Amino acid sequence: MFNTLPGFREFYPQDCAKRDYIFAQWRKSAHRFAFVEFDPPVLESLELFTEKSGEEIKSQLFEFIDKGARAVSLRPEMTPSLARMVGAQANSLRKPVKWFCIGENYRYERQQKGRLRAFYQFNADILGEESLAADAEIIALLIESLRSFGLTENEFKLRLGDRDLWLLFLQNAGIPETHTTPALSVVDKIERMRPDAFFEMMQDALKGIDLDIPSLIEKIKNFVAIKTIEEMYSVFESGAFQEQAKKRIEQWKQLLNILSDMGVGSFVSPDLGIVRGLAYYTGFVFEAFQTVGTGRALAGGGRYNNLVKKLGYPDMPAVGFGMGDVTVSDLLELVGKQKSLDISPDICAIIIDESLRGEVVKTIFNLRREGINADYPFKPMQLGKQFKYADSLGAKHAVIFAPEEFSRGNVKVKDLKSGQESEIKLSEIATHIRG
RNA sequence: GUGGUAAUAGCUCAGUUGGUUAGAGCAUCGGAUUGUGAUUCCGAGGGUCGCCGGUUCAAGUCCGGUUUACCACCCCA
Repeated sequence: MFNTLPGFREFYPQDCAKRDYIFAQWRKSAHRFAFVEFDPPVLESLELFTEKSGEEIKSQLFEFIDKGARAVSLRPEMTPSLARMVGAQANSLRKPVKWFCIGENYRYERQQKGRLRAFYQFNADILGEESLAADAEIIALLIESLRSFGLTENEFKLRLGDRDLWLLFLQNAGIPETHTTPALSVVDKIERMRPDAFFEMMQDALKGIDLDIPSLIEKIKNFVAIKTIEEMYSVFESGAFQEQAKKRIEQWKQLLNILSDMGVGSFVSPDLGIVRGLAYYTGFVFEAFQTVGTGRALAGGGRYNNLVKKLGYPDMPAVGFGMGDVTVSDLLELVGKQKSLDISPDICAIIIDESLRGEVVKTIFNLRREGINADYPFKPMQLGKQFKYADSLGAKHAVIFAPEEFSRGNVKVKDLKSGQESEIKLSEIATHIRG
């Protein structure tokens, strides 16, 4: 006997129906926003991923040497492949590029609930557009796709942060550029660590700076806690970066205005505690959290204006997000909003007399060719059994083939939900069902 | 990669201080009802008790190892 490999999932039909419901909503939302779908290969050259994230990433990759002696890896994320595909045609693509992708990603990690070695992710990105309209469009798509599952402000929130403002703050405080990335990566972790660890780790990140570290850390702590535009202004009341900061905060106001015009403002809260751990983010960054249960992160993203160029392609501003299927599905289950894609047949035939079997098969196949989802029993069965079978399929109608009605060229069609039954012409089954 | 807990039928689980042939519900299949299901009743099949070894007259139960899952770290693109 064989088992699945650790962290890999297999989908029985019922699980598939749940998963495909999620995919269908994602796809629908993306199409509403006029994003087009792309799909890169599952297996890529190892270098594509180490180029973006460094050699250390290898320990978390499904990587190996293939039979042609190539160092390859299953994709842990979509962004490098996206950058390559867009980059390769950068000059001929209409801007802005609005692309999305739904695909399985692989990470060689010890799994936990909600974190497997194989997981699907919905990614959406806008490339070639610097304006705030692109940031707003991406944030709104993230929110609207969660809303399409019936989720509301009671169940999730989006926290909006800003690495640009952080950089101005850190520079204003006298922290040299070499120390900003380590400092931000400590800020990113603050909510995941024990309260007393922050001082220690930040001290470590700021090592070698000739400043009053304890008071600096105190200032950083206060900055992390900022949740309003007013507080942002008050931090930059003086200092060399005052003017730049003011400009940036004006952009905050604009972005929030656009989001409120889009009708998603109630989901968004400014929160400078959100910085995202990755060094390549360059501007607004955001994370969506469920506000029920464990408060887990559902999706995250932000602006990454330098990444495409870093990977060796033309300079292109970009903003995007990723959302996993496992966390979304767990949340839907938790709040009782999980659904399945409806794939149940429209009709199932009921054969009262076996002499009609040939006619039944003919009719069923005509209906299938007309776009009706139809099934029929393969062998003689008692009538009660046939109805049970039709019911267990979830068929919406039973089409009853009986000698008496059939001699008039008719069948009975029974609505299995209401129990209502009517006799109709053989040729009118499809129209009757489409109702 | 580190530590803790667990593993019994397809699924959810029971199984006493170690003691005859390991149980239930759901699901599946068959029948009661030869022109009507979702909501009836009866019956059947299905288990190397994760795997390997040890202790014992005797192991689902105790001990060691191993694999897998869950939880907490690490990490989180």
